[in-house]
Amino acid sequence: MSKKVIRLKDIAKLANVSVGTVDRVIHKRGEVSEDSYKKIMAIVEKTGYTPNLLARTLGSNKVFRISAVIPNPEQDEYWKFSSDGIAKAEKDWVQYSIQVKPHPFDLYDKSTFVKSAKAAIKSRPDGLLLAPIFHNEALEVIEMCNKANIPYVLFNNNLAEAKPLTFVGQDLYASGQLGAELLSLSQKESGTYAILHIYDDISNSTHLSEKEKGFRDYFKNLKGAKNKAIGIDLNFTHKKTLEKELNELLGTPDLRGLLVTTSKGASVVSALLEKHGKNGIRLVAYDLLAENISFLKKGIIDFLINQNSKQQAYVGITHLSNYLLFKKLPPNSLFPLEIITRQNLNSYLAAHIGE
Amino acid sequence: MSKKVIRLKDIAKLANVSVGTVDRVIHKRGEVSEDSYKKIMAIVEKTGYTPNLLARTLGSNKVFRISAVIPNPEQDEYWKFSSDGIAKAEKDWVQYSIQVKPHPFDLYDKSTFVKSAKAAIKSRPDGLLLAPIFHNEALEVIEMCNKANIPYVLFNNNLAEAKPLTFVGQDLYASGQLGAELLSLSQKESGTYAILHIYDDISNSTHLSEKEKGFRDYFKNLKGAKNKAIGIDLNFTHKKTLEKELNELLGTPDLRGLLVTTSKGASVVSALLEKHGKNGIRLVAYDLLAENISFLKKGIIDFLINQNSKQQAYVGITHLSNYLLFKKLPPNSLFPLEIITRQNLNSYLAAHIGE
DNA sequence: CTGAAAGCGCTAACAC
DNA sequence: GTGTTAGCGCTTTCAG
Repeated sequence: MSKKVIRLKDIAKLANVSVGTVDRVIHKRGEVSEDSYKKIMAIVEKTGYTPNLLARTLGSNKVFRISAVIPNPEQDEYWKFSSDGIAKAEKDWVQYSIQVKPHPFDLYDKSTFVKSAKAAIKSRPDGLLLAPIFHNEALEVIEMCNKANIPYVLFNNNLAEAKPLTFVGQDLYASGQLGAELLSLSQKESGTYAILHIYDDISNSTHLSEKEKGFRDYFKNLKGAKNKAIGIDLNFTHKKTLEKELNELLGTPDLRGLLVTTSKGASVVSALLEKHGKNGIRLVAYDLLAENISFLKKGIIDFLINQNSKQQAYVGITHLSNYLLFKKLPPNSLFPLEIITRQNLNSYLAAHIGE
Repeated sequence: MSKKVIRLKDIAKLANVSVGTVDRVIHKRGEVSEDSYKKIMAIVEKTGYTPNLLARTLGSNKVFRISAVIPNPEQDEYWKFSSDGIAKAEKDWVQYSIQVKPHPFDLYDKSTFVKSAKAAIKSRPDGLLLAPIFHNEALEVIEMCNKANIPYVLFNNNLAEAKPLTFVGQDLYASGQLGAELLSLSQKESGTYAILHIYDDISNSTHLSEKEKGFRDYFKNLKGAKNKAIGIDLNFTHKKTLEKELNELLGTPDLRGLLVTTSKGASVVSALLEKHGKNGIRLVAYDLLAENISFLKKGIIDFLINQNSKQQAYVGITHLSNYLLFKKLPPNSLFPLEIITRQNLNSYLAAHIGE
């Protein structure tokens, strides 16, 4: 009845070898005869052996170092959450002798991204957590990881060209579809729906266009309605121009809804929409940022889609840790698309407190 | 740079005693002279000694046993998820010598609840995970835990009278409010909204009335609309009567929405509503059960509120394990109220696969 | 009361 | 190639 946990010693006995030999094959350190290797592996498989993590980390005095290349948390609330998630993960794993070192970069400056990543890689960490928000530069960095043989995990957005240990984040196409659904939900009449990308540097942000594809496809496939879906790219730097264009958009007679894909953009649009008057124009934005929450409470924003950047970062570190300690390949971690309204907002905020 | 971590051995040397003696005072096991005690305590304070938990659990060969008192997973898909969560948690913790023993009871029979709980307590576990779905009986059980000095964690629903290590679950009042919001969202005209409790034994289910309170308060506080909120308790055992009453309800001329609080009830109501014709009657139910998912996809159910019973159970065991191994008091774990629509459904299903 | 010593399961250095 | 063994930091006998 009491399932006996099997140990290295047990395997050794079963295979008629010493623990040293078993340890060698477990860690693929080589220097083992073909014969023993096979015999031991077979027993390991059959018994479903799992190493005792406590004993392992206690026995080996090795400490694993993980570098995290993420935007400067001071610059942006969204990335502050990521940073918190990393801190929390480190706290959880420090007892297993995992160290995490953040390498922040300037969210609006590609060159610092490359610089931070280079510094991170130069320190020869055992693993890397990377937010590849600059597409071309990220490809460079990944190439360097491959060369240096450093395993890495991507989070926030994926890179089709990369083959990371795993990707942690959301399906952005589905996210765009969800945004469209939330905008059109129970709308009695058809009309115009817009997806807005308001960014400093749009050229590199391929991940936003994934959302747009989902958004457009949703309306394309919507039966029995002739809606118009439009996508608009706006630049954040010229605030005057930005506001003018937005006000024009808000003037569209049959405008039904807006999906704002960037965090900074949401507050601008919200403020303008508030001034302009809701007039039944629905607004959907992303993430539980302070300003977004405030506009949600006021009823200017109707829904938020939560991307849970804190948890993403946390899971990223956890996967890396598990890989380093257990050599366990992490599963792909697609996150759910969380819908936030006024009524379930508090439940999410409370959940974050209890971690 | 590398702050030297101080060990038992270090303290022993500083105090001119043996590690055995230090260990005795650390654990207040007595049998130590006043003199040594003071000397050692002083050093412990001064150095800020923290025991190495890995070594601690490895050294003491103690096996911790946790009992889980939950409904029979065969009876109900919702509780099957809980059971899965417990299994997963056990798998994660077994290597740290944590054992979990389920004590299932009949979901529809209070007496078996008490019986299972008694058996669980009699086996003198080191901790207990309890789903207190029968109010009065649960109070009894908790009293027994207190007497036997067994720490316990509640999940699924809370008990105001209890003081568990922690509660893992959702705010049911907020849940009722959310249900109400989802039903009335964008409804152009006011009308009747009903919350339905379809259960075998309604008398004891105080947690359902929490939802109802939230539901009613939402409509009470809704400005500029004169809606009628009604609560209906129905018995599942007489299917004929049940269907008759439901059909009557569906005939209500200005019926706008239905919130079904129990999992079994949802499928009955959905089927009837499908036959009757949606006619703009909105339907909100709970949890990602197979039938609910199917009705959501068909558009009969508009929203599901996910309670994530698997994760609840998992977290419950994890908290208990952390407490037993590391003496870490768990935080209160309120879960977010997850909103599921057709568009984000897959993202939740996918997330569950990668766990 | 106190110290010595044998583990806990695993790692890694070192013989053979 | 393989076995042996000394730790990792703490717990827990067991003498004295």
